[in-house]
Amino acid sequence: MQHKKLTDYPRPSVAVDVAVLTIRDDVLQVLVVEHRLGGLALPGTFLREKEVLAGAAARALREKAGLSDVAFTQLHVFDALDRDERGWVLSVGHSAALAANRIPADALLIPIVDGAPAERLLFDHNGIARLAVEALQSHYGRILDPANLAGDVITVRQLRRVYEAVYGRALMKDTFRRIVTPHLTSTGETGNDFGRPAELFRKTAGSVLPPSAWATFSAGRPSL
Amino acid sequence: MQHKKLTDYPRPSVAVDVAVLTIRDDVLQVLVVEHRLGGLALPGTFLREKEVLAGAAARALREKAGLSDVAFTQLHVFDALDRDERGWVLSVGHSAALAANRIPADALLIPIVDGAPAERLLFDHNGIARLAVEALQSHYGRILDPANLAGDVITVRQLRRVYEAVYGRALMKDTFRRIVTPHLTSTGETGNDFGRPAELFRKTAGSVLPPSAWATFSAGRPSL
DNA sequence: CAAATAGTGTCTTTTAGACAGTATCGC
DNA sequence: GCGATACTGTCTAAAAGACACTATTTG
Repeated sequence: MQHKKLTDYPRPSVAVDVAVLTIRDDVLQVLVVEHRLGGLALPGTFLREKEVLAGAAARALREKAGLSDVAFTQLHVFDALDRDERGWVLSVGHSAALAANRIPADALLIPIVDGAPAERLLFDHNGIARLAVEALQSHYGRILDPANLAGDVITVRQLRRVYEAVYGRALMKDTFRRIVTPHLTSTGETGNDFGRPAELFRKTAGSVLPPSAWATFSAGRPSL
Repeated sequence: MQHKKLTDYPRPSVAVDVAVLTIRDDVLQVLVVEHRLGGLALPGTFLREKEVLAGAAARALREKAGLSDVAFTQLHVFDALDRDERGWVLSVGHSAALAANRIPADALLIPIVDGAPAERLLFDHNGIARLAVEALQSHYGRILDPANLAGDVITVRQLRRVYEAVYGRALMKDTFRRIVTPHLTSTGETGNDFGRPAELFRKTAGSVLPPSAWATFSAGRPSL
């Protein structure tokens, strides 16, 4: 073969960074770690020999944040030549979402305000976190609580609070209930935060919401 | 610093592949090229020293398909270890959309059927093309003909045909007109294909469609 | 004239949005 | 009882879907 061999091509280092989103105090938050260069950053690592991106992402979360068994979505490759002063590094941004009870108590969480982290992170990690929030909103608009942020047995109110945190805006009580109830099955039990006890439901696994649901949740914001 | 240097990490080859979509004969099509390994593939190339992904994508289109001045969107990284038998290669899939008159006459086009190419492509390129179609649909649901597939001066019918090609389904005449007309300005002229001449319009640049528009266009298909 | 398409009007159905009213708890 | 929340029902307004009717061209 008269073509170059693969090894003749220059090859960049490839990093993986993961924006782990969760809900604490009814607010969407992103998990960050102290970076050895000083400052806050998303947990990340370099890709190892013949390692798959999802593997590297899982390893980064295990080593840097003490998390395991996390599901990811790949978001975007950040490839600015000057994004890392140490050299030519591509970073593949990932997104994950976990219920608060799966996050270690000592983890650093930065609140999401207006779709972006409230603090400055290193590198282009603010951008990765923003994309992660958009991806989460998009996912939640199509499937009912796909990351199970609300938990298994819930009231409609609890579920709505999760959606309000994800979309960063108040949702209407009645409309939300109408959208959601067809995908819930009552357990017969009732639970209670305050006031009249609410019916407890279990979500129908992987419920697909109508296309209008996303429009309703993100109304007033034609962007994304 | 007691850490490894960047060059100590193993590094994969990085390829870039681009799914160029266009509309020919009222059907969405994807541009492919003959691959030297035999078979059809998306135009692609390997990333060069300190080259940016968009640069490599532009170069691939120029060298392999004779296209220039094309706007891309990055889609996804394909990282299966066995996706290229020549070695460890990550491929960053990209998407672009161009009006038919910007595509060379001798280009190979494969029709898109049910959101995927009608023929088998090499590697995981069918998957890249599928993602490209989804991205195009999503983009067209938010902005009015953002890739200008319809052309500058158009009738409502021509614009609808473009949308029907993008979504692969018939759209309703009246509803489509209602969604679209607020974002069109009449040129005063009329043109005609057949029958009564239609009013010619110019699109308001970068018109943002209401969130419900996407729901309407993709009705009946809650997936994506 | 017929055939074909453009454009307008309107009716129905659906549904988001809003609100009122009743129910059931803790205190 | 009071405060708070859960649920149900209903009204309105807006928008999608559907259809009819008129208008204007080609052949």
